[in-house]
Amino acid sequence: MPELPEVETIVRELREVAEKKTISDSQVLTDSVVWPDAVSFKNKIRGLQIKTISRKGKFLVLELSKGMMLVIHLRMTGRLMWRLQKGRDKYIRVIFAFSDGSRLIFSDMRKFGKVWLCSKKYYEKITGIARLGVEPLSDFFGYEEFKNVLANKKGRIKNLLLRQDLIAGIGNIYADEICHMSHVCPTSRIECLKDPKLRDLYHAIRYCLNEGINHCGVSVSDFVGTRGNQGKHQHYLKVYGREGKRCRSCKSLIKKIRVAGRGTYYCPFCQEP
DNA sequence: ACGAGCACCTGTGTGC
DNA sequence: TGCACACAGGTGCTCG
Repeated sequence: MPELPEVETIVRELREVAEKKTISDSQVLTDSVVWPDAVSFKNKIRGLQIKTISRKGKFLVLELSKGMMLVIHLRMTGRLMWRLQKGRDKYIRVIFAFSDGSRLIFSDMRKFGKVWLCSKKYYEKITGIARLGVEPLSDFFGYEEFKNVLANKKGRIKNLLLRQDLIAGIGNIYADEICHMSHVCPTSRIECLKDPKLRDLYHAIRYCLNEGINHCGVSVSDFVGTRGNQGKHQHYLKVYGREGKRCRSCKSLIKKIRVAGRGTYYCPFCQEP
């Protein structure tokens, strides 16, 4: 499940291989994953050059020539592959062919992922992009900005961390890790969190996401890099997926509960409510 | 405004 | 072995 660090990993890999290349053709194998319809998608993308590759929250954003944008969201099982990976041919949804003979393959087992081809003007209106919150790793996201984002907000901390319209890019895995690092119970209410704890939470967001990027993401079930390379951050997770195992800090047993409809892991001692 | 529940999908693991 | 079912969790939607 690609979250901000996983998408950032893909962005960095793609910049190495795909930037400045020209898309000579494309093949849409599953119509429902592309926007607009498959025919105009194919017609409009032919001959366009990739100018820049970047990320917005969990969206991958490719700026193309002629004022066009290619936007990709991997959702849960989406992958971008520079080479076809073993056993994945069943799930190929879109293939981009470049003028130098190389190609980029979008595969997605569960068909939740989406690929948009649109003008710069429409790009701002894509549902999801339009209401995206602040970039947590941006230089402009200081502690004061963090407090502003949470001002007058109510609810469980984990629910708020997962809200893309507040802070962009945090998903289930990093939300649990952020809560553990800041010694906050995921079910605690944000309105009850006061200054020293709130500051811990802010620093944990930046630290956990940066560490994820430094380790090229988490490969627990589906995420791999564009060359099929595994991330390494799963070896550093403190709580996610560790139910019944000992907390690395206090040796208590990690518990699993359900919060915001998601499997949620926490240490009942370190993260006492 | 918040939270719960469903929908979108498909593979995996469990229990009977 | 076969079958039913819960679960995985990002996002958008409805409903109370």
